[in-house]
Parts: sequence; C-alpha cells; structure tokens
Amino acid sequence: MAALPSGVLGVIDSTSDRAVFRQIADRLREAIDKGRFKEGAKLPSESELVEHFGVSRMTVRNSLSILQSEGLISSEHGKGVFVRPRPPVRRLASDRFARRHREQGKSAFTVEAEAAGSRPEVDSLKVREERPTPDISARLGQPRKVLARRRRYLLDGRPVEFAVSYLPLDLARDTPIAEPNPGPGGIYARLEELGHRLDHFDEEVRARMPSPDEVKTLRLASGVPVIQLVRTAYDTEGRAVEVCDTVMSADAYVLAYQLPAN
Amino acid sequence: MAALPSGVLGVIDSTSDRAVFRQIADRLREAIDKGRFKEGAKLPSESELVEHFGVSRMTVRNSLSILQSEGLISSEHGKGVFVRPRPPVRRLASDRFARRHREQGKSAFTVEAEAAGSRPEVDSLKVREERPTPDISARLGQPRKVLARRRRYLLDGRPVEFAVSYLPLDLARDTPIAEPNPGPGGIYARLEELGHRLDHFDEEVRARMPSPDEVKTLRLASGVPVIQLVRTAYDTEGRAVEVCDTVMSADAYVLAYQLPAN
DNA sequence: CAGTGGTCTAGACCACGGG
DNA sequence: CCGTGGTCTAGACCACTGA
Repeated sequence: MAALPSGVLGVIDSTSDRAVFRQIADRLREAIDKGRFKEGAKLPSESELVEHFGVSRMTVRNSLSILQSEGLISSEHGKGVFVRPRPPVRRLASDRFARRHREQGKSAFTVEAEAAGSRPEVDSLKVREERPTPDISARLGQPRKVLARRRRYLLDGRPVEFAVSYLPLDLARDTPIAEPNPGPGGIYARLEELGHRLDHFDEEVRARMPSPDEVKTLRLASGVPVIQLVRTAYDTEGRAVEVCDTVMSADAYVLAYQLPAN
Repeated sequence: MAALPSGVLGVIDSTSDRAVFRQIADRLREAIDKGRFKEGAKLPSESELVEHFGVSRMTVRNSLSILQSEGLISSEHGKGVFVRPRPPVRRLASDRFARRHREQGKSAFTVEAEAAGSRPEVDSLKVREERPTPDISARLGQPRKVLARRRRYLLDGRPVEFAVSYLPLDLARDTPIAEPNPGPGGIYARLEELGHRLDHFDEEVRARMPSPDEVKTLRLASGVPVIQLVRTAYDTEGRAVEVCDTVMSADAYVLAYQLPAN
C-alpha cells in the first residue's frame, strides 16, 4: 500500500459543518475536475483513502458512492475505482427520418453508425401482437390490438438503445411489417408502399433514472440516466400509423432538432 | 414502533445469491410500483424495516439509498422516508418561439406558465460581458467577447430551470438587450427590431446527472437527472445571433418536437 | 497469493421534527 | 420529550482480479 502523493487530495476540516464523507467526495471531485485523475485513471484504493484521511472504511465508501451516483466514477470488483470514461456520443439529427435517407434502402441506425465508423448491430428482435396500454392506445387512435416490434441496438458491441414500435394491427397484419426483417428501408418504407405516405413525426423527450431492467439491457453504469423518446408517425391523412418508444443511454446520445422561427 | 402490516413487504431469501440489501430494495420497489405505498406516502421507518427483515440498520439504509438513487423515494430528516411525488411537468412545444407568441409582448415562459395556471417567476438575473468559452465562441462565429444573461425560472416558488444566453457583444452592446429587463417580447423581439429577423433555431438535448451546484440552484432531489438544452438562434442571413444554454430539472419537463417526414 | 472492492454487523452519538 | 433519519466507527468475511 503505497503512500499517497502529498497535496493531491488535501485534508479534512474537522471544524467544518460539512460531513466528513462529503468533504472527501468534494476533494476527489475537485481532483477529477482539475484533471489530476484523468479519464479511465485509477483512484487511490479504499484502504489508501482510509489511511490518507484518517477515517473508517465505511466513510470512504460513502464518499465514493456520492461520486458514483454523480456518474463520475465506477468501481470494478477486485481491480479498483476508476474515473468513468466518456464514451463517444451519437448525434441524432432532426432529419434522420427524411425520405431521402430511407430511399438508400438502409435503416437510419445502420447508415449513421457506418458513417461514424462504428459497427452497428440489432439484437433481441421480437415481433408479436398485443393489447396496447392506455397511453399507446390513445396515441394510435384507440386500436383494439397492436403489432409490437421490440429490438435492441448496439454499437461496437455496446448496447445503446432499446426500442418498441407499436402499429395498429389492422394496418400491419399480414404485411412485411409483421416479419422480423421488414426489408430495405425498414417499416417506414413499407408503410409508404402500403399507401400511408408519411407526413410528419411528433417526438416527446424525457429524462429519468433507469429501472433495474433497463440497467440490465443497456448495461448502464450507475449514475447514468436514460433518455426516453416517444415518437408518433402521422400519414398525410392525419392518421397516427406508428408509435415508437425508445430508451437510450443518456451518455451515448445527443439529440439535435431544428425549429422554425415563425 | 408499530408492527408492520404482514405480507406487505415479504421476506428475504437467505439462500439467494442476491445481496440482502438488494432484495430489500426489490421488495420495497415492488410495493411502491404496485401502489401499496402511494405517492407522498411514508415508508416504514428504518427501525421498523430492521425489525421486519431482521438485518442491521446499515443494511436497511443501503437498500433505501438504492431507491433514492433511482429517484423513487426521498428522505426527510426527523420525519421519515417518503415515496417521491411526481411534480407536474411542463411541456415545451416546438413552436414555443414562434413569432406569433412573441408578438403578444410576453416571454414564452410567462405565457405558458399562466396558461397552465402556475405562478411564474424569474430570479437571479445577471447581465455582464464575458470572454466566451471555446464551445460558445465556436457556436457564435468566434466573437472576442459576449454578453451573458443569466437567470433562474421558478414555477409556484419551485426552481425548474436555469439559463444563460450568450450574444456577440458587438451586436448587443448599448441596446436594450444589455438591460436587465429587455422589454416586452424578450431579447428575441429586440433582436428582430435591430434588424436580425430570426430564421430558425438549432437545439441540442442532453441528459446527465447534475453537478452539486445545479443540485443547489434547482433544489433537486437526489436521483433526479437534468436535461441540458443548448439552443442557437440564426437570423435570415445565416448568422448565429444567440446561444442559450439551459439546465432543467428532468422531472419538471417533457420536450416536444415536430419533424417533417421529408 | 496479496490486494481490491462488496456485504454485513452492532454498536455510538448527533440533528431535526413534532407533540 | 421521543422517534426520525444522518454520520461514523471498528471490526468481520466474502468474491473477484492479477501476478
């Protein structure tokens, strides 16, 4: 157990009102912010911190748990505690569903990933008929049943997004949309072939902490929120033809939109 | 210390691989999800949980800290632990900066809040000249100095949003935009009067956990992420005339956008 | 193997809230 | 005042990692 480089972490002010474990978290946060521990670098071990600050191990662990919930660090059993690296983010542009992209014959996800030099992958594809939740039902104009298409997206092996598309069953039954692979251009291309020319999409964006399930399927580190995006597609007759509910790892995405000024 | 209603919380499976504190968190989470503890309801006290599950207090506290980081509960010193109420969300529509709204003479925030029956308030207003960060500078076309307008927004006394607007100094100096109160319709109305007719806005949306500073100014409960929205306003000549960097409590907002299909 | 983090205990004292 | 959560200690044993 090597001694800590002096001066890197400072000391505790025992006269302060601020709890000791918060002060330790503050010292570590400063050190990370100032680059004294770089991305991916290993922090001092718990026992080193115990010795350096002269506190019990639980106090040190309490401090580390603060930084973990802030998304600054992550711990690896048997190895140590590390400054969490920022993965590359994927930028979702507001024209990503423009018809001209669809006409290339590839899905929006594939095209974009390959342009960025990543290896795209789709996973856990499941298609089935369901009774819609009240929320989905309302968005789709109260169909009795819907076709649900679930799938997970990965980039270079890392899960980044989980999505479920819902379509009114009367519209999707016995069409390529009900097949696991709906063919080139994806379900939006098929919808247009079926006579539902797409007019516009509504998107709703929320952010929240993930459920335990979402932590598992997206392999989220703790302290990483998710972005939930609910998109409704409308055809030129004003009918809602699809609702897509997407949950994304917040540290893998930035969404970009363009708004007109008038 | 009353006995716990039997059957509400279940028991620990000591043969399970799953850590005891995670099992306790699972039981509590189920109970909340199934509505056995409603929004705002008080959970059993720590000592009641200690007795019910037959574990030490630290184990119980560990369980509660999981639920807290998931945003499900919040604790109040001296009172108890409560199911976190979901505050009403504010919906930001994609036409919120349309000129027709501006022409009413009120700010987008005020109009919308009053329509929703809330009491809007603006706070901590500070205007000053600054040297821009590299990021802001790049978005604004590399001005040497910028005018920065900082302010906090509250609804019914609750802080919901903190925003900083940056404008190229050569454009904003000695205009009403440099005044604390820029007048009816806000700075967008003034920009248009100065000959910068607005053409469109670019918005970038991110989600992340808040910094300790943001926790303080937005009075965020733990387990609540923030949405960061960076908006750039362009005039009809293609010049970037303003960048607005907004941080919002994620549980107070849902963002709505409309995308064209082609 | 030694060193790391993960889990858990059984205490202690404190600060806050409400009767 | 008592019950609540907030902080802290000083141990213990375990599971994982890498040499």
